[in-house]
Amino acid sequence: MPPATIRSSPDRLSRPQQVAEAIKSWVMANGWRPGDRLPSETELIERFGMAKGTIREAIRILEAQGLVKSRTGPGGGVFVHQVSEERATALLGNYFYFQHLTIDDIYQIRIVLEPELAASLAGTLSEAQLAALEAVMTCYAEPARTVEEEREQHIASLRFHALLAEMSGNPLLRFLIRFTANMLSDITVSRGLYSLPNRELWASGLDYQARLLQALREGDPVAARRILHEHMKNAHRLMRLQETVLTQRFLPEGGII
Amino acid sequence: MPPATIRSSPDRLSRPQQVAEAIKSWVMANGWRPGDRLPSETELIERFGMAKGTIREAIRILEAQGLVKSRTGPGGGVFVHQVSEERATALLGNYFYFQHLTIDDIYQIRIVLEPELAASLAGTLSEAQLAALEAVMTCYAEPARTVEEEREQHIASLRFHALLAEMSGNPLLRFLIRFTANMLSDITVSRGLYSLPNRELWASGLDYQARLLQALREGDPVAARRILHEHMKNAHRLMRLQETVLTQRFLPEGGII
DNA sequence: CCCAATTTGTTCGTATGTATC
DNA sequence: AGATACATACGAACAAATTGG
Repeated sequence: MPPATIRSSPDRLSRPQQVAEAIKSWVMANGWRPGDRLPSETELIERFGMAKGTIREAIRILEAQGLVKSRTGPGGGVFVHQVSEERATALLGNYFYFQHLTIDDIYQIRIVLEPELAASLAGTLSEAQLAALEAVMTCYAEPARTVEEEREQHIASLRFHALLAEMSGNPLLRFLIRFTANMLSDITVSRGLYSLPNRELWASGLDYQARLLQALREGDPVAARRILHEHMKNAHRLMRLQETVLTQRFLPEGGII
Repeated sequence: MPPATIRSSPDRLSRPQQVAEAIKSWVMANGWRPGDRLPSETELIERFGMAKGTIREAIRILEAQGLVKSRTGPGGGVFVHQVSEERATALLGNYFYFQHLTIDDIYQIRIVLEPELAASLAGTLSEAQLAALEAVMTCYAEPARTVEEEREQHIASLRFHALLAEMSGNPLLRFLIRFTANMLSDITVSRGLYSLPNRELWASGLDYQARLLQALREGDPVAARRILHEHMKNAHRLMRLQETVLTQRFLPEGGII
């Protein structure tokens, strides 16, 4: 039951935007799932009575939102697509590009989310999952000797948190943990913060994660929460220290990205 | 320094997508701010050596992400635009449309974020801000007698939280609080949960918010955090109760949106 | 391997709408 | 009101990609 017509001009949406909205609500109303094929361009042209260019722009709008993907050739067409986490992260990142996020802002969130994640996972992980976490930890069993190693360890420690998040049954928590870690990574990389070898951060991080694993294995949510809370507070403190040192040395003024 | 050419075809991005990416990184590299004007369509056509349609699709992609807005007429053109919170909310909402978010998932986040917000605001609010919060509270000073009133109070109580979030200096916290409240609202509305008059939710909510205001005024972050934590736990409990009742009565199966 | 069919992708020319002066 | 400058929309043709014979 495709809509034959479109509201002419109640608001200030351009026609492609109207078409995109129409298609979107049409898909949602029919409960179409990822993989389902939308009508072909030609069909849409007939259905909406609009030019090819207009329809194509509408498709592009939906594609930019990550809601559809299109393929050429026979059996091709436009298909409903599940918005990927990467796409969602990028789109939300655009929003914060214009907001002046600070290290403090991000840690205020991490400092409550990460412990909550740890607590909710305590006692629920399989031995395979715990082993996977331990495997990541081996990446920074030794202190970094070069800037390159420091960088790799930084990435690995972020992967530890990402992996932990992956094990949560809560999609919202999963996304937020990974998103905040990503934002933090973007900021630190853009400011070159990770390039300062920080032995204390390495040592404390390793210790905290080892104790966390034990608490997770023993199924002690209270301990898991406390450990990750301390870990976050400490990481925050050390990063602020680095930030201060760095801004005092190099940067004329604070400024994100 | 506009890019004269574009990478021919390293990955599988369509040309409009490539152009959109090129324009985006070009804007970011030059540090252009909202309000700045991009080159006109004709200029972009010359610059990239592509047809009008291709350029237009690229602009649509950026527009869908909320990064630009275009106006017709003299002095018109395509302008850098700050991604609005509404747009960001909608785009992120698309992601969770495909994830099966439950009431529990959302409350697991709210139950840690809202208390954190309250604690960080304690003692920092002006008398005018406190008065604004009290003003919203008057909307549900009396128990609802009709379904319509129940609905209005539900909205008002969400506005209380949104207003509180607005007062935070942390853009990330602000967004997340409002986003989670929004998602919760979407789910409850789509399931008709708010339509069950719930006198206990009303009474406890009013009491909690009054005590919260007092703690905020007195600058007691510990009390503010504890109060909102209890409030969230209680709201969660009551909503789960409603959900159970409702699904047992009406719904054949669980299913979001 | 090539050829044909199908579907999206791209181009160009032209015309229309809209806001400013 | 008219001229100008800009985005917006249309239509027809052609190009590229993919699939199957």
